[in-house]
Amino acid sequence: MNASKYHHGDLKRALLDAAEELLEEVGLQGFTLRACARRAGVSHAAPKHHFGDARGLLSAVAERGFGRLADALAAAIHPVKGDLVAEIQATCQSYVGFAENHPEHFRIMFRDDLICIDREHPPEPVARTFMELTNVILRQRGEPELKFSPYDPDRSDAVINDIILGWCYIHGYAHLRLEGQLTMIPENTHLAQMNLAAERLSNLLSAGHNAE
Amino acid sequence: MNASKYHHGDLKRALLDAAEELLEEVGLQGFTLRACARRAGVSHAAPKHHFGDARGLLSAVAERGFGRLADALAAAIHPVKGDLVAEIQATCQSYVGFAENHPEHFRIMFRDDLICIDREHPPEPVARTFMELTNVILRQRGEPELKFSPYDPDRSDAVINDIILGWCYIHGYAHLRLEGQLTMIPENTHLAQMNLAAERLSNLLSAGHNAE
DNA sequence: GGCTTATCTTGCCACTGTCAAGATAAAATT
DNA sequence: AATTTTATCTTGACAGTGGCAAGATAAGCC
Repeated sequence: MNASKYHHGDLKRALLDAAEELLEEVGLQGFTLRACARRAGVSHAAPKHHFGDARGLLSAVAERGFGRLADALAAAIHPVKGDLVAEIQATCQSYVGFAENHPEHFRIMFRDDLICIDREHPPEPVARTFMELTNVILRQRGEPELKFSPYDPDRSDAVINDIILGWCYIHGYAHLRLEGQLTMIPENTHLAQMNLAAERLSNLLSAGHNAE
Repeated sequence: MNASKYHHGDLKRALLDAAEELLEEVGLQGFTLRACARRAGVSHAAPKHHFGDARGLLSAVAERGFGRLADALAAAIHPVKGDLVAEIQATCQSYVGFAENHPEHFRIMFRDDLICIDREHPPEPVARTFMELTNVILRQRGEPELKFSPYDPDRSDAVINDIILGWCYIHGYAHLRLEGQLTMIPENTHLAQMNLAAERLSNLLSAGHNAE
């Protein structure tokens, strides 16, 4: 709490907070280890003990981002659970909205050259994000959803193909839009277009499965 | 030609070549303006006159990348033109293959925070890339393809929705795969999965249009 | 108390992007 | 052909960076 203390007490969290603030204010370009340290009120070499190097700090930032994305997805899907079309639309809006509201965060999360994520044993927030996305697809197929561990090696090819179609479309939309490539979409029709595409996607994924 | 000349003669091209070589060898992290200048055999401030700053050089690199992507797409699509499913599959393979073979190039091309592209009047390579992608979709719909200028403000919402579905899926697949996120796909089934998804996409896009 | 360990600081190094000023050569003008 | 103008490249400097090594401080533990 006290800034005069030699030992900060919660420097790791303070550095992460500072990093996120900096990313929002000046972007990834202006983001530096030293600026993070300054903002947290410590010396320029203080981050080393907690994060090793810049890659370590950014990896931790990315992990936080995945946690927030997973939260946003869960919150958006929950109110419409059961309505297959609305679920995909909510997932799209949430995912794309996250990229729009936290562009720098989103960029870092998908920068394999910048950060370091253990793919064998992914951090909990990463696994949770993927679980939310997978469960949306599973419900489209009328299959029981997962409670944990979305990385099931025995998943059938058909399920994987549905996951690919769903996630890749959503991510592609979010990424291309974030990087300014979807200029052919008039801004006032953007939401309608996204919802329409989501509906078509839902129809494709649920075809033949929800014959109840 | 002669390294002893004060005036290089073709420094702009030489710097771009050096930049691409550096990106391949050391990646975006190790890439610096000064390293480019060293490799081109000129002083550290020489790039300024041709590209202004680092952003200018990277933008030129990205433009080159779009040119190569457009070439690759055209070359991949041409042999199978007319076969709707094969066209989408070839487009996928070409796009994803480009990201795999030129990862750093691909990353820079879709970094709106790093480069600077005039969206009102896109450079020829950018427009050409988008034209190749748009034409694939138009042929799926049984509509005449474009010869130039894919940025048509009078395009109908239905066409735009098809473009979105197609391009976003393809780009999402390429990007997520490049950034190591598609770990649920066993590597030996990757191509089959991509082709299957492409076939399903083709069926969706061409439904009701190719009733010949 | 004394010892160990975790945490943070200080000082340093090579390196970076950018700028300003100057040097050189090519092109344009007369 | 001589001179002026312009384009191109070099040199030198500056503040800022990441990372390392060594030291300072404090907390925990016996």
